[in-house]
Amino acid sequence: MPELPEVETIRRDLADCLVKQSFTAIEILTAKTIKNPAAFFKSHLLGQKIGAVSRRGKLLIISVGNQGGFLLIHLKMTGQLVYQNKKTKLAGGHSLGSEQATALSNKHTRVIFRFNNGGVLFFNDLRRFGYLKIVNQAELDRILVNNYGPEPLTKEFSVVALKKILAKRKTKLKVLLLNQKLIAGLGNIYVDESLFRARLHPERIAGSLKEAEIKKLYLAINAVIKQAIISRGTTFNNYVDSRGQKGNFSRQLQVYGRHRERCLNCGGVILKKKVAGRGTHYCPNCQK
DNA sequence: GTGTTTGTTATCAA
DNA sequence: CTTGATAACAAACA
Repeated sequence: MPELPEVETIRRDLADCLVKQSFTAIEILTAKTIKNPAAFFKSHLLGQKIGAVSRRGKLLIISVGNQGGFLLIHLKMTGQLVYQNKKTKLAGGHSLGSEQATALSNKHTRVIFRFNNGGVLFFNDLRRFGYLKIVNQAELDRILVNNYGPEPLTKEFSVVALKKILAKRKTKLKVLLLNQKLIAGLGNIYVDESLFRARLHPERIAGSLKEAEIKKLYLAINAVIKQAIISRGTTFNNYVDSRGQKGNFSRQLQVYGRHRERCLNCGGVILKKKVAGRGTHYCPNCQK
């Protein structure tokens, strides 16, 4: 379940591998994964060079060519982007790469990109929620303006900004924090973790928070996201980074996935209940 | 066969 | 117009 820290980990790794590389071949194995006509998609990438690899919330943005084109990639729940270096030729004509390739690609591989340095990028997606789409500058601007609030860890996300986001809203904290238009990048795992660290109940009405609580929530979100990026994200089910490796933040989770386990703060019991249709973990004793 | 998993959007209501 | 609530999508697993 890639959220901001997982997508940022992938972004950093792909930037190292892909910047200045050109597309030499594209295989589309699942048509509906691509949100453009296949011919359009291929013709706008083949032979083109990759510029920057950036991110907004959970959306990856890869600039392509010099005509203002962008390849957008959203992993949704089970998307993976796995990169394989140029195959190493062995004596006898066998290549070391082919065995690796079968490990990196699988029956859920939807798209394969090849690059002029011999590198290969696999887009795998078990549940087929993820998508790839080519857009121009105007379309990209519209998407970013309409769909994404401030990013944690940036100056746009301040205590004052959070206070305005929360003000007068009658929705529950859990729901508000999952809304990408209000704050970009949080998903189910990091919302539960942030609320636990801020000692706030997921069903608190957003507009009811006091100044001190707003500040605690602000600090908790930033601390959780920052540490999760350092740990290269969380693997709960499906997530792997661009090297096919799991994230290390799983070991630092304090509430997510700990239903009926002991609260690390008070020793009570962690509960799990549905809030707005999402599995929500919290300590009823610590979080008010 | 049933319930559960989640990021995002569509849809409807107020 | 804004806000809120809910269902729907997709596929695998216990």
